Amino acid sequence: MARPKSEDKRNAILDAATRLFAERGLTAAPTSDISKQAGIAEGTLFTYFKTKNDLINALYREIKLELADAMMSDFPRKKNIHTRLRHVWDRYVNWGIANPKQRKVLAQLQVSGVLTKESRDAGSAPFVEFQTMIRHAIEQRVFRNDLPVELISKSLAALVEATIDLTVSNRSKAKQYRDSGFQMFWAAITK
Amino acid sequence: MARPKSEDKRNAILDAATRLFAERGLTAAPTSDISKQAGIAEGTLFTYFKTKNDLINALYREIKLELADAMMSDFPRKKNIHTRLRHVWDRYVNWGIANPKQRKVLAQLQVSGVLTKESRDAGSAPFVEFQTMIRHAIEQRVFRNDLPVELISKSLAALVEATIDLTVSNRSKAKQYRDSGFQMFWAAITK
DNA sequence: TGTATAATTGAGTATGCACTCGGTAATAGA
DNA sequence: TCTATTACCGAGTGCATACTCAATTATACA
Repeated sequence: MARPKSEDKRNAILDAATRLFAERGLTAAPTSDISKQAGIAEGTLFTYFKTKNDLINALYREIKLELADAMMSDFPRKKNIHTRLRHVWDRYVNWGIANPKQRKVLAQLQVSGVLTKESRDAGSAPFVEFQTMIRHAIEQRVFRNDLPVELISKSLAALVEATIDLTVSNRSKAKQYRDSGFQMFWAAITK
Repeated sequence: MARPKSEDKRNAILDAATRLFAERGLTAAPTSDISKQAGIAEGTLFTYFKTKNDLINALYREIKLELADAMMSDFPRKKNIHTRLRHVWDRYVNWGIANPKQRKVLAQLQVSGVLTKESRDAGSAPFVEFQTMIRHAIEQRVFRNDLPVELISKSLAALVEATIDLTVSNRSKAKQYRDSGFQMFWAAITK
């Protein structure tokens, strides 16, 4: 029996933080501005997140979850590995193009040193199915069997990021970049 | 006729900044601490760099220059493209492993939004010879000719970074990762 | 409808930090 | 050696900002 917290307000805070972090950077975006953008009083922000650091860590998890959802929804579990990888590839690229702010914030968070180990772990949890898929593919000799799993998944992420960067600076070639990028990736990992 | 600035002090400031930025992040490293680490008074820092932002931009150029030096020294201009690329690859990977702090700082700077356009341009200037090499290779049909130059150079950087990350977390497999990484890259770009 | 509980507010506080400035020390050139 | 110039010093200043708190408001439940 009390007054409940509002999911809407929480989301408004996270949205405002995303916008401001993307535009100005983590530390140049004060909590006063975030609150203002979110349409709440500054004090209220601290009932939803104990500290600014908590807010940052929560935002990280949220964005990673969104990305995982985008990548894995409608995942064609029954199709062959090439189709499944291509699905993940396309979804990832499209998400990056459609969510430049989230992507920018993520890039900042990953190198900023403010994330707790718990957040990092929570952030990678939604991607276990993807990791498993790669492990199986290696065992079934679809891929070159001398490549470490981590190198493959890191390479996918690295090549996707390169592809998105390029696409953002030249939207008209989106399709070409997405195709070429995947072909490069596929050539890199198969025999 | 006056007292000259000391190159040593300037370097001491840049070194101290590198260490502190890598350990704590750009904004969590106050100028007071940087000065202390550099063995000078705080005021002196501001005779070498007008603002903290100037210091950050100067540091960015410095590190990029170091990296370019490492990559392009002893560059085998007369050898074939495979050998030249492999040279660049190995040098880049080795530099990253040997200079984790510089690498971490670079990663932060590139996404932080504090770099001026001039600094970005100055930072990429030392790499023109590398870009030219790739352009030539495409024209000579050594690579798949449907790949944009930028995708190739970005992919190299992306795969090197992935390779370094892995190596840092498992030093004993350094050689294997470096070889596998390059093989992936080569397979990705050639027909 | 009444009440206990918790959300909400925003002015206030304490801290930290980039940068300044008046005084001092060093050095290049005369 | 003298002097003009500039590096060097570090206490001080003003501003920005994360977080608090006392007063107020909303709401779940009896």
